[in-house]
Amino acid sequence: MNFSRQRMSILEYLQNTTTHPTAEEIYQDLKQELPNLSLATVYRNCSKLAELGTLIRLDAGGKTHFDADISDHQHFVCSKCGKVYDMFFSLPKEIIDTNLPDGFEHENHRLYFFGVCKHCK
Amino acid sequence: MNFSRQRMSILEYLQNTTTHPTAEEIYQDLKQELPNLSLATVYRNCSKLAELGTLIRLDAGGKTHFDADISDHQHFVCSKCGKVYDMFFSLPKEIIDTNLPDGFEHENHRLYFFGVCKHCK
DNA sequence: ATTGAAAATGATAATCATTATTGTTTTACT
DNA sequence: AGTAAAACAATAATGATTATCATTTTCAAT
Repeated sequence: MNFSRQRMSILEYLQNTTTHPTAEEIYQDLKQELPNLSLATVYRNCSKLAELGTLIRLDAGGKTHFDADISDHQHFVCSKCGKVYDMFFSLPKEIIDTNLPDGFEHENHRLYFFGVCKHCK
Repeated sequence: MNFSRQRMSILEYLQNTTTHPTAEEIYQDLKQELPNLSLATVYRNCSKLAELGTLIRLDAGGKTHFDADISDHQHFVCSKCGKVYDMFFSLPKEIIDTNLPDGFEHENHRLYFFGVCKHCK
């Protein structure tokens, strides 16, 4: 895999934010430093980086959000403003072990909390 | 809210399955007993029933799946075949209470496990 | 530094799931 | 039976994402 300027910028952008942007948001922001960036390039790179495990893909609401923090943590999605917040804790391993059906192979998981965030109340 | 034949059929269909079908799947199956059912009707009714809390909406992969079991349970999504399985356990309340940020209001949550199911291994 | 093959890009068309529109039909009451 | 609200079918429109394709960039080997 080659590391183009665009791919680097997208990755750096995600590593320097905690807002879990969508492809469109990444595109809008990066267009300022890379004026002829294409939205398709953002989608392509985010998908590729997610495949490689460099990014996490969050399918909480309608749109896909991307997160460069690949540590085991969870998310809160505000049903008013749509913002996605980090929640830094892990699901206890025993909960997984105890409840995983026989013969099923667990790779990872996503836990989404829904509700109203502090700022929307 | 009126209870049309279509709405009843959709709800009954979901109550008699554990496969968490998508709107398209519901539509394909019900077309046999309701030959001129419209896909839009399936979407409209599933959305309405989800609003009312009669159904649960599952946004795991790309498409939305519907589940008429509204008890607190979790889901396993097979990354090979895409099937969605039930996992009947609750997230311990203390995990929520302990980790919910101050000022945030928790309404509900969804926990998705990803991996390979028994049949795809 | 130059080259050449593989990878990536920008622009845009295409796809796919979902939602909106519109004119007609059902439903639930009176 | 009559009526207004709700729901319907058919289909167009939308919005997010993916595919296509001709051109450009990257990078390792010369």
